[in-house]
Amino acid sequence: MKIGELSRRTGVPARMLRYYEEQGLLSPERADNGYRAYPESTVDRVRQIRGLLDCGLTTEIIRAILPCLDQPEHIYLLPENLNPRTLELLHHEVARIQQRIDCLTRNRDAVLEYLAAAQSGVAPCAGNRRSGERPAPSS
Amino acid sequence: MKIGELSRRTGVPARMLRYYEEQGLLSPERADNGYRAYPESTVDRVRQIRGLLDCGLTTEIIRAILPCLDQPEHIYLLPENLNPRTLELLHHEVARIQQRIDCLTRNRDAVLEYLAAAQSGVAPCAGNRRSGERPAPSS
DNA sequence: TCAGACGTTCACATCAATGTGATGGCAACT
DNA sequence: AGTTGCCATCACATTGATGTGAACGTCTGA
Repeated sequence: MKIGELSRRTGVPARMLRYYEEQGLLSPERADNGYRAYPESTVDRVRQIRGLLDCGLTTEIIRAILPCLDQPEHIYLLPENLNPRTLELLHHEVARIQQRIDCLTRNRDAVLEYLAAAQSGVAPCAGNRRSGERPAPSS
Repeated sequence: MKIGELSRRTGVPARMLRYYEEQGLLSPERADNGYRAYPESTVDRVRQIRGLLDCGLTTEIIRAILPCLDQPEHIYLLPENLNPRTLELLHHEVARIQQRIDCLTRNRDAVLEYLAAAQSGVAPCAGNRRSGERPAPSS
């Protein structure tokens, strides 16, 4: 698949696909004429990348965790993905991802609570707010 | 509280506190000499902002959801926070936050699975991978 | 009163993720 | 052959969140 088709199928501008390659997130083969040649699986991989970017992860972090996510099974545990430094880094990233999840969850709930109150027409004033409920300390 | 103390107590550079103000996330009073004067509550508010920024939300989105999170209760449901456009926007933001949570959760689990396999020394090759398990379609 | 710490604004720099345009090669079709 | 469309690289612009420094006012303690 050439870059145009990949772009159409993923909705990601060709410019960005070249950028992801520059960042080490994609490694297409090259045809004789120099055109990039992507395998089918790249469609999923690009979606993966987009999802993570949209969550606020950087290309650097994504580069680190990609091997965990989309390698064909038989090269899952290549030695170079297994040294203690890398494992440490991945554990660390999992922790950071978890923090994001927690923060987002708290704030989602806070907004939902607000919306519920607004729609019920009942202002959540001091009187009907249970004591434990502080507005979602974020970090 | 002046900007220096707020900065020390939150760990956020004074430069950034001024920036958040420019973005409408903070609105300190001014003393006679022109110095910014923050109330105690700003410490929490700044932590809130930082948490959300670290989750990948923009100052624009944060500005939209802040009224839900940290207003003193008696001004919770001001009319200007209640028009249908705003409610719509908030519902939309909740949906987007949920998407992020889902994406991060899927990918966290995928990395964890990988780490578990790596540490047990068992490569998750085609044979021991249950059929439903695809590597976390992100978006 | 002077120094030094802290505050102000303004402006320019950086970094990552993108947009956009210039310039040119390759391919397919008329 | 010429046109059209896709591809290539290179380069500069932009946006959002930051860093950094200049130039200047304010407070405070020796």
